[in-house]
Amino acid sequence: MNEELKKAICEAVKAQQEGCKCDFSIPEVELEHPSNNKFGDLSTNIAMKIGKQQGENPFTIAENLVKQFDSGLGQNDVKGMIKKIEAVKPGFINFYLSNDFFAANIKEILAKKDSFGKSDIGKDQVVVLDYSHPNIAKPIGVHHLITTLIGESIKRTYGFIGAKTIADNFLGDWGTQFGKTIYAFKEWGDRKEVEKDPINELLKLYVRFHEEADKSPELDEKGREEFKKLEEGDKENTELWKWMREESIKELKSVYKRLDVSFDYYNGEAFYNDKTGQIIDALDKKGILETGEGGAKIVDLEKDDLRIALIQKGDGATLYLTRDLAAIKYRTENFKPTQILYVVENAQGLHLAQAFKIAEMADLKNDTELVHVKFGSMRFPEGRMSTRKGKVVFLWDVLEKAKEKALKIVEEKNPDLENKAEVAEIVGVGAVKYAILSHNRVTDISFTWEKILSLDGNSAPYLMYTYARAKSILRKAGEAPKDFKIQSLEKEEESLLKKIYQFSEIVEVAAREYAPSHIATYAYELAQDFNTFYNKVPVLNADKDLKEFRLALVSATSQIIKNSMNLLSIDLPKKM
RNA sequence: GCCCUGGUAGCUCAAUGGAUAGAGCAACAGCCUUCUAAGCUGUAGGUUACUGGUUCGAGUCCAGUCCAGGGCACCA
Repeated sequence: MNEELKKAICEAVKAQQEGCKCDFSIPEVELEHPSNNKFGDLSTNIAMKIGKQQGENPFTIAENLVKQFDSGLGQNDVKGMIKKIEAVKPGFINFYLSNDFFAANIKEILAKKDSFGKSDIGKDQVVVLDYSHPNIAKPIGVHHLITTLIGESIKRTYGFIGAKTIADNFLGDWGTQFGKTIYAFKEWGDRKEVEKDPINELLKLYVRFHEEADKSPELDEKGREEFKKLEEGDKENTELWKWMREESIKELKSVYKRLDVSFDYYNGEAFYNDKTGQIIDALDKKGILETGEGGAKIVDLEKDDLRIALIQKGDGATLYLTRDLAAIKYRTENFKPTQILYVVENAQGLHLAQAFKIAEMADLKNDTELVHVKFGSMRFPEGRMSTRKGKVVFLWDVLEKAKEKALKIVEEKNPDLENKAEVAEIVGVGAVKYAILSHNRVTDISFTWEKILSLDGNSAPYLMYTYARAKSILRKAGEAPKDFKIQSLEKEEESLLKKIYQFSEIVEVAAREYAPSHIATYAYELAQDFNTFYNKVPVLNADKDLKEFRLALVSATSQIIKNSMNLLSIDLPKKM
């Protein structure tokens, strides 16, 4: 719709241009949805742009363009979709969509169902997504939800617009931390204890290591030594590491299953360990590798305001950055992506900027666009989370509590529901996911139990409830009629129609800005409009013609809520 | 010191440079003999941190100041 209208506006401007024989470049046509209904459904500021360029009164230009439209519109695709066009005060041109347009939109939704809103605007893109990337040998914390859920949602959204997506989980399965855990295990660990509850026991050891290291700093050196041995292929350490990794992945996969998140690859840091040598060679060949303090290998990026990047430690061990560079090279060569998206917290901005810069300097990335999709950190109101200090909330616990709380409410509100536990799982987990996904990605999230477990107001259960109400009407009505006519509209119906047709645009915006929160906000507004409609406008008791239209409207609304929630990977119960 | 993010109602947060800055929570007043009250309607709550600039138009862009969080060589 928007593209067609933009084209039509362009044509009108051209006609105008010829009419007055003036020569000016045509500015890009922008369309927006005015916040106030009295300014129509779509609005363009083109007349103000031209007015500025030509030094003419924008309102006059707008009026002329409207005349142009009234005479010339018939020739193109927009015919019938627009009910009214008007020029307004400073120079806006406002378009009012016709009931035929809305009706066609509803019919399309009912026909395409789950596929409605899909497009091919991303068909030329191959997008590698790097998200979740938890550390193994530690339980996954709530704060991992941000990267995990945003990544999953971006993946789904890009798939929806026709791009090829590759989800690659860059597990934190390599690095000095394993030296520390291995040291701690050898020193204080007990194999049988660990086998009973692997992740939690390993975490305890890791936390203890840091406690002891605070008292005797020489422990850090021990940790580094153990890691060095691991990197050199020491048999005992390799065996321990493999075991820790396996146990961790087992547990991780059960969390991902519960969250409905999936990956195409689990190429963790260890995967790139034998690929770091060629990176160091490549940097050396390019002449950008220098030797720094203590024999460490560095790349000096001071002139780009990116400090000094450490490529190899003084003892020869590699670093996260080196493995990240190896990953850029590997992914570029194997997946030939148009872009690699790193869903990584804000605090790693410098690290990634260094990686991107070096990849460019050393020709490791071809034409691939490297994007840091940054997000704010999750903090307690009183300060930051820290796994090593034991100041974390584990994700599994949050999901359990959410489910528990949801179950209590289900029992209270709807004691006759047959599958209460199942619904409670959907409601609880969905609420947690929505709390993260509806939040603007860039700003910090302050963690409170109250907020993450919130089940009313702007929350997933609100959307689920709305969906369940709509489904309930449809069940009672039997099959939804395929044909209907729109005669006059109640204002609640109008608001709904106007919200519904914007779905595809929102998907595009969410994809372009890597921001699932736009979809969440949109779905919430849609649900609000539906609930208002639900309370004021009878459906099942309406006269036949009206009833058919309203059923179609209810059906379309529930479909759009479902499609939105699919993109957020949030499940919906049919009853609650 | 340098660099990166933020600062919007009491709290938590929305708002593709656009017209009267919106929700939720909390508070108050209403609405269940009609399709699920996990809902709906209404009231109250704002100098968008501050100062200047660009623009027909700024919460949004630019500069400076203040505040908060983060980063800056052997962690990831």
